[in-house]
Amino acid sequence: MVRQPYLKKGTWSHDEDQKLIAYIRKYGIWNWNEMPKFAGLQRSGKSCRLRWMNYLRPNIRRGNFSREEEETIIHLQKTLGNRWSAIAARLPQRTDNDIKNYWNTRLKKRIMGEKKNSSSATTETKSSMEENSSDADSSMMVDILLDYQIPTMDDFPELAVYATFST
DNA sequence: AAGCGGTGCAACCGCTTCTAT
DNA sequence: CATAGAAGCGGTTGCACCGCT
Repeated sequence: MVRQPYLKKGTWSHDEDQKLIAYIRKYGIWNWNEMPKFAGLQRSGKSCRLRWMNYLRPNIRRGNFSREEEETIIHLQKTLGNRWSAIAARLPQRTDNDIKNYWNTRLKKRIMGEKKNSSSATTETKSSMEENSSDADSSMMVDILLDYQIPTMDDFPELAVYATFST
């Protein structure tokens, strides 16, 4: 039995963030399992990867989701299901974890509430709602989203320093 | 001011998929 | 083709924070 070295868990400190950023800037991403050792971090590769992908990576937008983003998430969740990474691929600068959290904590509740309301609503209200979100509209929306060109590093020249090791 | 409950988010866990040999 | 290791993914949990009483 090989004793596992002590691996820290829980919230990342500023110092750990800096170490990971500095290491990736210098050497890029080559092997998540080996990297933490060399970066001087007592973290699992998984933990480093998650931290980088969801928080430290450049081009990440955090906080308030716009109305458009909300609608996009709702539409895509409807058509793709809980495939958060696929949904995230259509929402530039948002991470799958962020989208998942946003869905679970806010949108799901809202959708549930709307469903309850619509099931008790008059048929008139229902039909007007259906006009607004017909299947045709939904599939058109999805087509548009699927055609969306995900920005590349070329779109962010000021971040060229990261270009050698993105994704 | 203190206690409490609800909320949101960061991070972990376990499983699946991908890739290299 | 089989296998092992790495990477990716989605569900879930734990905790910090905030507002209310």
